[in-house]
Amino acid sequence: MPAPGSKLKRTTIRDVAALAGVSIGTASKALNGQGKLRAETRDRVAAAARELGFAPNVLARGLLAGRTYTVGVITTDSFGRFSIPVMLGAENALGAGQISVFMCDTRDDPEREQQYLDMLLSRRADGLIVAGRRIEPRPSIGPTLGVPVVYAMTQSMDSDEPAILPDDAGGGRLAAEHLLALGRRRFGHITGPPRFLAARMRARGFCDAMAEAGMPFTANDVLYGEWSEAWGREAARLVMHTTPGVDAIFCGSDQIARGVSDTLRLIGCRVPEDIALVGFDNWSPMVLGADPPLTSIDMCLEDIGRVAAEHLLLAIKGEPTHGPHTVPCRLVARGSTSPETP
Amino acid sequence: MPAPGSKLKRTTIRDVAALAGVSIGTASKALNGQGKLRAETRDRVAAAARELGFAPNVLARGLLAGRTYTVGVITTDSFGRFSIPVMLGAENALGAGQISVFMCDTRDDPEREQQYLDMLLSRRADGLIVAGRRIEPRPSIGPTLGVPVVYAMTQSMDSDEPAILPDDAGGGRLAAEHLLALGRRRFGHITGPPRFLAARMRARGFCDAMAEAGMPFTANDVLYGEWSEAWGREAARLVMHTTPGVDAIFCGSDQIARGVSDTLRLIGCRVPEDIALVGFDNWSPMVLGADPPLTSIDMCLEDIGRVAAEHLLLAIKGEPTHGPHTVPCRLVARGSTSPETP
DNA sequence: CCTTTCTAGGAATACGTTTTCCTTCGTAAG
DNA sequence: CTTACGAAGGAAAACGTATTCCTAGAAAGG
Repeated sequence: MPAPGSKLKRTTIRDVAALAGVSIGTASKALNGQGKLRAETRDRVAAAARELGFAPNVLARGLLAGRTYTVGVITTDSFGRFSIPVMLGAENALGAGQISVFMCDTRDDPEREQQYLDMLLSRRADGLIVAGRRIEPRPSIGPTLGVPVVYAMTQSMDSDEPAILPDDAGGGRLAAEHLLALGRRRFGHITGPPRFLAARMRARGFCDAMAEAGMPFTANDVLYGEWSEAWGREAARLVMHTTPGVDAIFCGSDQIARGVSDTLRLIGCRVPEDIALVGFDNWSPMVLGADPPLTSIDMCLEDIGRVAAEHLLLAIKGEPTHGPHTVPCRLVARGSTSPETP
Repeated sequence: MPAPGSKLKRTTIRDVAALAGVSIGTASKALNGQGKLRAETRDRVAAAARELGFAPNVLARGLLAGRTYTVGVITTDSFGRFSIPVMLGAENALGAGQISVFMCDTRDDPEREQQYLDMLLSRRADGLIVAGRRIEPRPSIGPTLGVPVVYAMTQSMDSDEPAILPDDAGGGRLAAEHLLALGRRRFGHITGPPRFLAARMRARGFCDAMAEAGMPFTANDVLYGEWSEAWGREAARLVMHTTPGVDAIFCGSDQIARGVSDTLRLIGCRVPEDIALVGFDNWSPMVLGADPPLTSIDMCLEDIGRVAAEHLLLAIKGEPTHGPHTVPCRLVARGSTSPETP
């Protein structure tokens, strides 16, 4: 145990070379499997490295290679519910390639964003993932940055930059098809504010599937409101009033679905027997806490992060991709649509 | 815009020096305010740096200085609800000192943990914060690591290592004092499994405050169960049955409180008029989604992160701290205890 | 005019690697 | 016996910066 405050010297390749009785160049070759060396020499160096607990200094290596095996993940929403899984998916995919991730939380402050950008440039990050909580296009982060950038769960106003997005329309379609397959015939759709692209896309997918099935549900029947439980509680009463005989409700978020579920129980409506309920986000504490648990659409955020990482790795390799790219959603069935499933 | 795949050369201090017509050493001194230079020379160098958009290579600097201005935050719970705010608090405090943070998510896998440890050592991180979701002591991460470590929201079995923890007992006490100040007289406490230290501490703080106020609520009256809404729904009926006239319930988590709130509404009990309700965690989507919104105890997780960062900075400076250190909780009053507050 | 002192800035070294080029030695071919 | 060649490993350069030491010139004092 080193004394507190001591500048302890870590073991370098020089120590390893000395112990193995070879030059540093040879030691380097032995450890990296390069050059022409006798097997016995390689083993001797490897043994020395193990004995000393040698870990190569990544800074020195990066300085020479012009790469740091480091990327920044920059998010505008304090690593909230949406960017966390995206980030973890990315980190996982990058970690497999020995790439480490710098956390940057801008708190939606352009000044902080600029600061992080300078930092990442100073640290010579190999690339950059910009994560968001809304899929609306945002200002490009720095067109002439000189570093590859991939957007995830958001996109740049410069539509040529690569962006990985959830397939919101496909998600709405999945919900529709699931409810139709259950034999439901009178539908409601309660969702968030219409200014959100995601809300509009989900509604469009849902309506398209309805039209294809010959059901009389159109864009005019969509109830836009807030992303809150309170709105769900309120809108449920609205739907019951305007759509007699309704037997299925698709909600634009799990929180809305929770509110709807609450109201239905209060007015004595059974879920799923009388009304089947589908949420969106598959947000564990929400869907599992509900009674019955909610069937929900999962955007597979980790996949979005993983795909973003893959695109970034390609760009770093010099084969950049362009424009938006969607990742499919997945429906997770639970008690709110089928009594058997828990 | 560089051609795709081009190994673009960033501007170095050499370029700046050339443009300013000075040597590299002089340029360095000018930019860092060192050495003896004419003011005119400093200005000329600064102008050149600005013109070229020069950002010093932190790797090179770190290689020389033996410090990287980098720390790792390692968490066992996939940056869940608890470690995220801790991490953000730490990142904020560290970022002010120009220190960047590597994200490491071990997924509770010792092998992954070891891998991250090797990585951080290779990258010569200046220090390490270990964050958890339970305050139970965990195995020390590497006693002879040679790098300062601070635990946050968890602690090491080696009780000498510095750990920053929430004051769970104090939180329980806050809840009790709040309910007593409201004039409530018959109490219930519903919480998670007794194997959780946090559950026991919160209960202890609550009971202690009750005893001091001369109320007949003892450790035997605590209802231990699960950390789930379902348990809250179930336990609420239990309390109503075993404790006639109960007018206040303190819950060990917001999720439990949500369940309790649900049941009370179903059986026609008004919150807060008939029963005042206090949760724990102050988890926004839970407390704000409830009807009425929940009064809750906030562990101030960001403060925990900030304090952990401060301790780590001290340790890096060579003045390590020792043992556990608690951060006080805060009560946030809402509609579930006082009708006026929204 | 000569010597000392101070100032401004240049040259060189170090940090820890990787890689390129070079040297040495042994062996086989002519 | 001489030449060519392959194998094994050493020496040195390079990456970008900070710092220490040194030098050239100017100013000041005798």
